[in-house]
Amino acid sequence: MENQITAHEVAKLAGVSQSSVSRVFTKGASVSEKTREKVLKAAEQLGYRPNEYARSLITRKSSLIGLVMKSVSNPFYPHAVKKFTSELKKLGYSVLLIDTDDVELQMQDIDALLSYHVAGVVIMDATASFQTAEMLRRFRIPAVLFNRVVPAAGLHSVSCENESAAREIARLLIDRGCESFTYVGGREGASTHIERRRGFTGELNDKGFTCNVMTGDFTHASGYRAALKMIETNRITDAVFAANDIMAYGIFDAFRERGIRVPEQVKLMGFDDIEMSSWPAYNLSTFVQPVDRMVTLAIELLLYPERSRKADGNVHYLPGEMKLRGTT
Amino acid sequence: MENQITAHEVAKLAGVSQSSVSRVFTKGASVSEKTREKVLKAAEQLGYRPNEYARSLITRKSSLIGLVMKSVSNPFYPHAVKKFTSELKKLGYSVLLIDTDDVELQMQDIDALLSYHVAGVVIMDATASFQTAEMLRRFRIPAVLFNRVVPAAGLHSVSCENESAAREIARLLIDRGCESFTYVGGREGASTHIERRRGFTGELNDKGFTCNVMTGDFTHASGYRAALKMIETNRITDAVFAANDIMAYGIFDAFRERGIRVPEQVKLMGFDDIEMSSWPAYNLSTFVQPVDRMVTLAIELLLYPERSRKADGNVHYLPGEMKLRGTT
DNA sequence: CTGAAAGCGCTTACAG
DNA sequence: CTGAAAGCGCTTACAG
Repeated sequence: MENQITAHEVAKLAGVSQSSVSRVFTKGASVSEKTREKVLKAAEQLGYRPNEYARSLITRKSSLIGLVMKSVSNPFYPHAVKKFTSELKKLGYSVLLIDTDDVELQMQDIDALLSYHVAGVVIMDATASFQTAEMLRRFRIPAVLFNRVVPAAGLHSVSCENESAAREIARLLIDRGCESFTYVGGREGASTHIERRRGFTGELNDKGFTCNVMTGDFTHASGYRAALKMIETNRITDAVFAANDIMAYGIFDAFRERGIRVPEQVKLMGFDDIEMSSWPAYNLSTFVQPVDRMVTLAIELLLYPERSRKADGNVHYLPGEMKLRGTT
Repeated sequence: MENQITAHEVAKLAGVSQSSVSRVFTKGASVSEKTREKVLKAAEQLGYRPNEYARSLITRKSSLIGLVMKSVSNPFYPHAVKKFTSELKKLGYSVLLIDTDDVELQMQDIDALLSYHVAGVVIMDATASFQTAEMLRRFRIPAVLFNRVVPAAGLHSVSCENESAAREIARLLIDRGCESFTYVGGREGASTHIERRRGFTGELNDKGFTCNVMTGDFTHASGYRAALKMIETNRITDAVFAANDIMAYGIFDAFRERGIRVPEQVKLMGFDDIEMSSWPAYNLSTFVQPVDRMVTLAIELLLYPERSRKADGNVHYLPGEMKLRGTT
């Protein structure tokens, strides 16, 4: 940073004022074609790039968006992050990544977001949501929740249509002739889990069926444990719906080990459609989250909130679709 | 950013000069205990945070580290990223994430790195390495390669001891009684692939064996295809070593579909030890990369290069260990 | 230890 | 369209 090329040096080489150099690099400013050419040539020659710190300081605008992630073990999130970074780049933003489990560092993470006065924050981590949301609001930094709903936060939030998706799944399993059902949920308090459970059990009840509800935490291990418990307590149902694909793999693995055949004895559905679900080891029937559209909408809500006043409340649900493979 | 609290306002409330406020927030500066208290109290009350843009501008030092990632489909990388972000946070740095496939955006990515004049860059993407490395050198931005070696780049680089690891794997398979061998490699040009192949085939040759070398690209699909080809061309060997875990899963899946039993008929080894390898569906024997130590060393090389002059050349190899599960 | 002042590299009214 | 100048919010010699 010591020997950085400044607009001044470009100006000197191009034989114009520093203001003119600046105008060439600020869109919307008017410069004559001749000046532009001279400046561009000099800039190219020197390898000039406007200093983003000076720019953000004077314009009082940040070109940084904070991405708060936590659960790296579910590929769903890294995949969404990739989509976020490339879409945001197209709009001229860079991404400040916040990605820690460490509770002690959480405060530091928020500090970073505030010190850079980021233009917006995408929160993909339910646990961070509440405290972080409070701070962001206090400092008037726009934020949006991704794949999470926290009603109290008063934030825009983008999710898949979890409830109707789960209803669709219930209907499919009924159509397949299933008569007894288990739902294996995710972490208590996670909105995705709550909505999926509500939809699944709701539809089953509407059709006159009951549902055995079990608790997991979105990990493979918790799915595995749930399945073992079904076996040990002799409550193996015709169908099992897991709140995400990863738990479904755990369930499948346990069944396979114990000789329970999927889909012949038990039909199994996951949720997310992450890459592995198409691998032959699982070949899992699941529900495809519309990740790309979720990302696009999240960005729109974050950066152009005025465009989206029409939504009822702040929660935006996007439709996905079932993807049936070998487990149903 | 319009209504940001500045040091001036804190100074006014605390009844001191703006310089004193600044001193309280710059470590190493001397302030009386009394002043510090007054300032801290006023700052707390107003929710003051030093503006990082102004700070970076005047100190000519960036607190940002660029993380260049590409392959999000291998969980190995997201996992390393998480470790990087938390370790860097402890040192007072934030992470600028660069994570795109889009070639058109690549130039923009580099621009971002340069505009923020980041304190350093970690490159985890082989294809970006060369062009990016050139630019970074030109602008004197320190960079380090992670899990990649690009000799020409003249950069520090941190990897697992791929070659000796592969030799160890060869010896294990020989000990298990295998007499014919296949290596399924990764993308041509990837140093990890090259080193692992060299070690594996080298050790086999030393012991009087040959090795069938096949080509993949680190994806599940390429492993799957390779295995099918082995079957179709009738070249099923006693042992198969895949350059990463994900390809090993693909190989396993193809074998399983075609009724070839692992490990009875074929012994299978992967590399990385990502989370899924411990799941029952694969229960894969593999080689554990020392990710945490690799990250720590990469950061040290990036930020304190003077401490590490002793290394021969710029390439740093760290030892890992075999993890034997059900496929050997 | 403390305050007044210079200056980091930009953008943007303001005159011309 | 263009240049001189002010100012964004800081840090840091420089005096005192």
